[in-house]
Amino acid sequence: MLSKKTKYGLKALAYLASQPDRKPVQISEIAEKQNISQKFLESILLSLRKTGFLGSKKGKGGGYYLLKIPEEISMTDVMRVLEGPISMVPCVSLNFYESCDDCPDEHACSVHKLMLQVRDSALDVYKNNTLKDIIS
Amino acid sequence: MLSKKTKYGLKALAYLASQPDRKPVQISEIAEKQNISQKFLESILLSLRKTGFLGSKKGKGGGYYLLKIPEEISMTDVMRVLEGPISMVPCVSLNFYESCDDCPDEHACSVHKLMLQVRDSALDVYKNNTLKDIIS
DNA sequence: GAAAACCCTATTAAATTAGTAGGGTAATAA
DNA sequence: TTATTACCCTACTAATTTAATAGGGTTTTC
Repeated sequence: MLSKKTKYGLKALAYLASQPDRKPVQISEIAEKQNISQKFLESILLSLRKTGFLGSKKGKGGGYYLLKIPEEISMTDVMRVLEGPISMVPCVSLNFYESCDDCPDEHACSVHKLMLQVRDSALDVYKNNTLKDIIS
Repeated sequence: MLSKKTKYGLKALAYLASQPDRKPVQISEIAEKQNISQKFLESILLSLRKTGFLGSKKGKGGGYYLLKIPEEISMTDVMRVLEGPISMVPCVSLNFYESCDDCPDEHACSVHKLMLQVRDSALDVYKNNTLKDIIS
């Protein structure tokens, strides 16, 4: 399941991407328009800022804004930051690899074999989608 | 993340599929060979029996066995029974559909758009893999 | 008729999620 | 410079899910 954090983060990014200009947008506006708890959204936007997706401006007229243009923001990166591993099991993860302690031989494991394909197909989708692609 | 239930269920199915014959295999044997808690595995196998994947035989010489041949057991069906929805959000689920209460228009939703593709690509993988395909 | 093996219910510890509460700090415009 | 706006940060918590564990049946089959 996709966490609400990821869902809200994606929606916020999409909202920012569909702004006519690149002026800062207030948290309260995004929260209201996208039906997201403001405080929760605050923490999500903060993490998107710390990971280099968003910039922020304080004071009156401040808010959050995209640091890059939508077509340069890959879903792969966004998903990894918001949701974490793309793989469904750590033993097939590229960025969050961990071996299974119950599995003597990874390459003989049928779960491994299946999940490797699932990871690759998901990765394919994420790689082929930028923020631009998913806004209407 | 894949739940342990699904992981263990898949491993158990694969173990049964790689038996030389179709004789019942005891829970204790599967649990030991695959490093799974026996009691936990018991409940998993039970649900696989109730959903028509496995048959069981009681008494001495009893155990669990596949009801179909491995090449006729689709990963799509197995995943739906063990893990539940294949989609990462209910609003793109074929078998477990639910609308989002925060989303005024599903078709304008960027999360929806992305997750639809992810679902289709995962489904593609599951449809192209039977139990036979994932055993070595 | 006893052992083997499946079947069933209830409980629980740990982890994660999705927030809530509440306050602090910095920057901007007037 | 001062009031306001808006970001920033910490801590806590209720609810849910997961991954078992415990313990006791019941049914077959040899």
